[in-house]
Amino acid sequence: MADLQHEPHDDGLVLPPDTSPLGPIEQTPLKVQIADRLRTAIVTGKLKPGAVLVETALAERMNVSRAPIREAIQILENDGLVETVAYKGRRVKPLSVREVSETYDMRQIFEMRAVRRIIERKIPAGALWQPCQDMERAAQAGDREGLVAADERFHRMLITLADHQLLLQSWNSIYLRVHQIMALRNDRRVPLTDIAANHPPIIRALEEGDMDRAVGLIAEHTRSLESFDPATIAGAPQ
Amino acid sequence: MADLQHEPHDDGLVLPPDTSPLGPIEQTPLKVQIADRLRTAIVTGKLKPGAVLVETALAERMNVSRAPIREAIQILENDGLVETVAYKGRRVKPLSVREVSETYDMRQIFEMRAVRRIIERKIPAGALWQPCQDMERAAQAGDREGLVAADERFHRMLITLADHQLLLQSWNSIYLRVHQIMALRNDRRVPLTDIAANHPPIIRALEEGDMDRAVGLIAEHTRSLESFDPATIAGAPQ
DNA sequence: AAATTGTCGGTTGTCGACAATCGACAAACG
DNA sequence: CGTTTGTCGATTGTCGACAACCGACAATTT
Repeated sequence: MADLQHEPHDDGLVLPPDTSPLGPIEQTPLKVQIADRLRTAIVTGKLKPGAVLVETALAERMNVSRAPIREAIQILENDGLVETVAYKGRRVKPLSVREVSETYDMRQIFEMRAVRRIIERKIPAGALWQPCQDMERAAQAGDREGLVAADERFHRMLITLADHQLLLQSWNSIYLRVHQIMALRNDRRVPLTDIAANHPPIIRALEEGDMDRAVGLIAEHTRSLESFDPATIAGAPQ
Repeated sequence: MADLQHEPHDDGLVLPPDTSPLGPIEQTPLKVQIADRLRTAIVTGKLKPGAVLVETALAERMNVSRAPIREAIQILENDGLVETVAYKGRRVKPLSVREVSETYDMRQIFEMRAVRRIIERKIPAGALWQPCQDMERAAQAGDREGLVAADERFHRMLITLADHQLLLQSWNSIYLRVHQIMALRNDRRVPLTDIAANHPPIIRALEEGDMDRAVGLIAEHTRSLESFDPATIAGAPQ
């Protein structure tokens, strides 16, 4: 497997800690805990695209057998974050320029549909003001992390309001990659206030039931973050 | 696990055969073969919603250990066809009316987006005529299965032309459930010719680059098959 | 030197056995 | 009789060991 990875960034890696509140009592299966930890490590950029996941190594580090590690990795494979080559190895799925673009495109599809449903069904959109205000506050405080978190709450709330389980599920899956992409390109150029300013008009259009304007605004907003530097997300080749 | 299933439709079940062409030579992992067979059984209705999947039983029937069975079932879980309750059991995911509706809604989202992309990028849509003609031939011959197969080829081709890997992947996942739903409600009422007649106008609109008409037609077409009888898809309660 | 073959380390695939957990029922107790 | 407790069967969760497979390199042959 040595030739799947090009730089042995194997050493300094610290996986997210097991943050169980009380310690010995654990009722969620190991595989789920492990999957959560690995997923967090991937979407936060601690495990970069191309990083190799060796079952035996992970098992030894986490003091468990290979079985739960295997299942955890397979869960991540379902999320599309990891790919497996039989008898060769497993690695964090490299991100191509195309995949990044397609990921944002899917996000746009989902959010546009959510907007359509909210207006069609006349669903009250007032719950969106809360994360929107959080964003403004974070923007003024220069709290980039807080802003990103509030932004995600806004978009998740948007999808949730649409009351469409499959849509929410698909959006969640896509948003994992959005997370990962944002973590990899540490892009500090986009002004905070610009992002925050996009949301209030969307809410207003939703509340006024103006379908065309709402859909146009969300389409524009979800397209605005597509640009990125390919070099920052380069994983292993091919 | 006896109380998750209400009728023991365990006996007469015959899983799809292992159709390896030459026999002894097998290079695809067992888990993949098993997953394929089980998936086929589910989407063709041989394994109905609510049917219980017991690892030991399947392992014994297929003459393998529990490990590949486990992984196969987990793959199906990723496809959304199976659900697992830890330490209790696994079963084919019951289909609610809501899920069926949402499934068709997702399909509509995806196909509408495909149509948009094809027109935006001026992609030639001539490849759609082939399955379309197949459908007409099958319709006139009264070959319902052939028509359904050609219909799927038409829609898959539509998505493929859009040249969007994530979209294709998501569509495939959703279409698994469409398959399953169609297999469960053996609805022979919809006239064959009606379905076949829908496609040519769509292709023409695509070739003429008429965005509004094409999107409207595909939206109407993908909505037309939503009605169904809840009783035919009832699985285990809750 | 070039091509073929053999061998080896590394990784996942598969296996059989045991532990953990849950639900239901029986048993004991008030 | 009602409630609690214990036990049991069923099922998945986890484990350690071995087999299958791939890639690369050395050994051998021509």
